Amino acid sequence: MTLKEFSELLGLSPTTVSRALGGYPEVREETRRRVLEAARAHGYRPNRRAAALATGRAMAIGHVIPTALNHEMVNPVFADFIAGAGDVYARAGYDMLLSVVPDGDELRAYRHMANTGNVDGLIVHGPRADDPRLGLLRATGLPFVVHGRIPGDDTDYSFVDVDNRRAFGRAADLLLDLGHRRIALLNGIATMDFARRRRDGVVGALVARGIEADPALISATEMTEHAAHAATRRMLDLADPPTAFLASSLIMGIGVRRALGDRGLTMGRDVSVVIHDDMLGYLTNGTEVPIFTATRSSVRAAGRRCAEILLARITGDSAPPVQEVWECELVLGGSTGPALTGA
Amino acid sequence: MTLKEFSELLGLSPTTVSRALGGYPEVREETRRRVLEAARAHGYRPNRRAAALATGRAMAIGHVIPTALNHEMVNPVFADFIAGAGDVYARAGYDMLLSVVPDGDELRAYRHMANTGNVDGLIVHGPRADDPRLGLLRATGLPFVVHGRIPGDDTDYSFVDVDNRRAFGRAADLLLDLGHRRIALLNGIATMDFARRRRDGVVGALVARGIEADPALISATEMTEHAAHAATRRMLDLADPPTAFLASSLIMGIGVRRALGDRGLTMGRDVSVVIHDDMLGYLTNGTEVPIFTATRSSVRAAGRRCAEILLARITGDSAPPVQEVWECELVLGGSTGPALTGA
DNA sequence: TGCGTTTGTCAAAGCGGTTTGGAAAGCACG
DNA sequence: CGTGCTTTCCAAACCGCTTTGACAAACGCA
Repeated sequence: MTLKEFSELLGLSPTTVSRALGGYPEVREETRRRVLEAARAHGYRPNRRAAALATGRAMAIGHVIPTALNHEMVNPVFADFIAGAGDVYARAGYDMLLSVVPDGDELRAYRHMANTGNVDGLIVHGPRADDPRLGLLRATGLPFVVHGRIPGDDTDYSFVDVDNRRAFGRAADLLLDLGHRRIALLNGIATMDFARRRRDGVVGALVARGIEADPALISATEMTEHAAHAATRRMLDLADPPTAFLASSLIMGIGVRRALGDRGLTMGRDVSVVIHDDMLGYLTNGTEVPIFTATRSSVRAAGRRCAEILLARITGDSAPPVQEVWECELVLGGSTGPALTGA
Repeated sequence: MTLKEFSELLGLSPTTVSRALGGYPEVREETRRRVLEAARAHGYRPNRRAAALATGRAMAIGHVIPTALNHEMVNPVFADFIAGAGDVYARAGYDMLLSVVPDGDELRAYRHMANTGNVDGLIVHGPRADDPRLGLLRATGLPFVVHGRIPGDDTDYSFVDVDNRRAFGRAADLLLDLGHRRIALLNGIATMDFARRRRDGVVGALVARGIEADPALISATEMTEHAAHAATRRMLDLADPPTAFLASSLIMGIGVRRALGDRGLTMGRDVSVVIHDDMLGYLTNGTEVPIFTATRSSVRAAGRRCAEILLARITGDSAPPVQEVWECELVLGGSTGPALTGA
């Protein structure tokens, strides 16, 4: 059913019908009611593509989500982030365009979205050191919001990030207060901005107490259960093994727990573990009592907020960029305890 | 840069340029080369919206992913499924349109996609008993492929499913062969088609050996770590607790393992556990030796296959529906062992 | 050389909406 | 009754591309 057909059906011109549906003031209230009713009755909905072409607005937001080149891994937090953002889009009548591409093709995907004009804005995921995407997007003029931050460039773009440095600094402080001195960090891949900040936070906390960070106790891997398990085993085999672990995600924490179990060690008694909890819907860190002591911040909420900011930038007039750094909560669970002095 | 501008730049008509780019045979080879080169040099890309409007093809596939009404949960397997499908789309030049909606608004989302014509086809996720979506989609005439099956209706639509019934039947058989008689099933929500089939598989295997399925040993919940943990604890508290658990996902298996740990029980020795492994990228079930004994089938591969079938149906002429039921692998890991007769 | 066929290119008509610039109708006023 | 304002609606242009039908140029053949 096209607008033309539909308007003929009503005995009105396409113009009037379009205006009635669009909420413009130039139509009589009664006419509008009649049109709206008929639209509902006949199931008429304007064709998005045509409307997009005519208005220049695509009514869609693009997300480019990279899959690691080798193991085809999709970061599990994307699912929750996207759920949050998608909810906001849906309410505002926007669609979400997803592009899943291998790491190397990312730029091409962004360029594609920018050129073909089927999105009004973009969310940038997983910023890295020397991220080339920012320059590209600035050049296109397309509005965008970054989830995270570009290292060394906090100037003129919008972002939502958690205070990773502070969160991991606090987590390390907690472990230090409990008497731990050999503290391991199971981090994400080193080039990722959040991983760098987390590392800085931990190293900073250690240094503040006059403890030198031991490179052997810092691993930077994919954030999988398996990688965490392997790293934990390796570190436990050291001559002077760590008494505490900081894991960059709940999934990594599970890997740590499994490795401890392999060795007959009990988490929270023999070895302490602190994780960062993204509050994923399907992997909650306990209900009343947290399983893991954790720094936490909802990635779904971040998705929602990024979407809001982006939509505001698209529709609103050129406001200054919005930059939010969220503080993490620090929750105490059963996975931490005082360092065993005898060990 | 529009086609008109671009063609003026070249001193050709829009028609010729369009044809040169589109690969039509009516242009001289030399002209085509010149056009392609200029397009690359000036970064010209046809506007998708306009092309879509003109051709009637949207060059996009829609996915509606529901979030549970209460706890806002996004099924983690979506991420991997979408990664697989997205890869196929990208290669074929299709975009992926995602709609994240609350369970109740699902139908509206499908109708929306069908009416506004910004997708050429749809993937249906998580079919349930009496699923109303099938009827709706049939009515719209939009091509679609179901991931899973609609209960009691295997007639005229395309789907890709794993043989859930057989997989869980085999898993139960394995446990029975090991001497287990009290076998628990931690299943997904009862209305989901896959959950029903899995249940049937387990119950069937038990009945075949003259064992009555104990309703107390079957739980049907969200497939979260937490739900599995809670259900396991509850069952372990029974007067006659299970000696083996069948869990519907790796994440649930982790919940079982944690509950066993709480009780000081060792998985594979005191209690056996078999899971279904979707082979998610970030949650591998061990590397060489599987952690859990598992039935397994890659959900990413399923995503890929669904996408292929859908694209074939969209572009190709009306072929008969493609219906694939995949056999699961059964891999033996460290989580299963003979039933302790003394217990 | 003349005529029918390709071959390469183009003008113009859509695709299904939105939006601009009027026009007709209705009303008040002198 | 003519004039000036609103209000309500409409015709037509436009968004950027694809595609049909036509046309000039080049070609083959008698």
